Amino acid sequence: MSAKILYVEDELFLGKIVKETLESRCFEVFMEYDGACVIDAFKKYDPDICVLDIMLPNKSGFELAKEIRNINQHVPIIFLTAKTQTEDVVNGFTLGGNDYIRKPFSMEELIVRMENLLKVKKPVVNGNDELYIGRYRFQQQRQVLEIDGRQKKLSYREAELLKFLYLNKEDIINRRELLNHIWKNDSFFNSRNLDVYITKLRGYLKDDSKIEIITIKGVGYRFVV
Amino acid sequence: MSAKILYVEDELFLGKIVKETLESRCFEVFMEYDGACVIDAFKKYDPDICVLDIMLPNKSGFELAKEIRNINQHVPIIFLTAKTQTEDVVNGFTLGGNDYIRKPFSMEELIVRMENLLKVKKPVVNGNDELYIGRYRFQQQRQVLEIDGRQKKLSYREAELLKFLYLNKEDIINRRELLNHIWKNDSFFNSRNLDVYITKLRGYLKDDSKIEIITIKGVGYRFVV
DNA sequence: ACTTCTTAACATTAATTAACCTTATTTCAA
DNA sequence: TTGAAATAAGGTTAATTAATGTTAAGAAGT
Repeated sequence: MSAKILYVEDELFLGKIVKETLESRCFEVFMEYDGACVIDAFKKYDPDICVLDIMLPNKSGFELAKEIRNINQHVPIIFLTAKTQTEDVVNGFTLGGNDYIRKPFSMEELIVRMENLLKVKKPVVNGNDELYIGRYRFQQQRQVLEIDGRQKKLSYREAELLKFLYLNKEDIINRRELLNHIWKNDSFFNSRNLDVYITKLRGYLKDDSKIEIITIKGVGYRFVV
Repeated sequence: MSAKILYVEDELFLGKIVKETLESRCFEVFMEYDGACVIDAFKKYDPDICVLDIMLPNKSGFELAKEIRNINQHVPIIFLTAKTQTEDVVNGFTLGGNDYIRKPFSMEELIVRMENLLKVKKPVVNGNDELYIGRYRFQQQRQVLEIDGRQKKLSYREAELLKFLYLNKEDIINRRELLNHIWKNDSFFNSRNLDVYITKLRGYLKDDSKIEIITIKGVGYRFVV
């Protein structure tokens, strides 16, 4: 599996155990102890899932979730907490969380809930190397896009962009999210860069009229097949 | 919302309360008391989500989940149980369950977890992507409005507005509500903006005289087809 | 030399704001 | 109670601004 996890926990001892257990199960764990630097860590590591303790110094897990959702709509978020109040659970989900686990929890339960969330997205890009996008065939490793026997070798960024669009097809994809995922930051120049790459992909994909990259001005794109 | 729920519970008293609460929140609840006839009920009601108690006479919730997954891969399944063993949770997810709630649970938590799963459910591909509005056909994902073979590609805001009007057709729709839904706030300028978009939509929709966007001055609009 | 990525310049389109016009509602004098 | 004037809400069209599309010219790395 080898998914990247951003794990934010201020109880050092607990954190260490959880981290080690997850690593022994082949997860790649990036741990933060303090709410303050989580957003930077998020941008840097671009995790596949976030596990947030709620009670943290400086910022609560809820605040973090809100900030993460500002730059990424899709990444699954799990809250961990000692609180048992229902309103907290409601709060967690309202803020765009995807699951909520009460402490003390068992590692097995955490893992199984993480895998449950990860598999929602993964099925397409994982496993087999080939993606069938409309009438096109795309070989992810070799970055080759193919239709009617004709082949086009894509560059790294072109390929990453195509994969990301396809992975989130039918959904609204924020420019922010896209920029942070592919360029690792969302500066103005990269933003214009993205426009250039979108044009390129549209060019490559124009032989199947069913495929469209729809612009949502001020927001992002929607990839439909 | 009005999602259809298949709820399987053998504790009659608890079941009654849960059913009533869900109904008061506008869910449509089909309840079964016994594992034996759940599959028939599933086929008959075609629910949007299943809530299964695990300890049931005749068949366990796990067995039911397995059988449901045989005929439907996507419908969300939530397990309810008094058991606290981790292995049960693992079991639940392994069998294709999507969430697992321990008894006693609060109704708020159940509802919020249900809503969470309902909204994930893929925004669909074909099928309900198309709206038939009078003589027009509207493809929601592609934002294409079509009549007599002629196509008009709508912008994001135009499309959102049309969808919202159609979704609430025959009803009075508050300007406020509309502004908050599409512009996320109801400032003065956005309010004038809405007027502009209404004019645009009226223009696009004028080829079917049955369709009208009726102004209710000081209140909002009513969309009739 | 070659490809990829970035930056720049100019073109296009969507979204917003402004200006002016029309219609409904209210107000107040006759 | 009626019915013009006043006012406010909305309609329409056009101008403006901001976002994105497109193409091509530089950088940068191999």
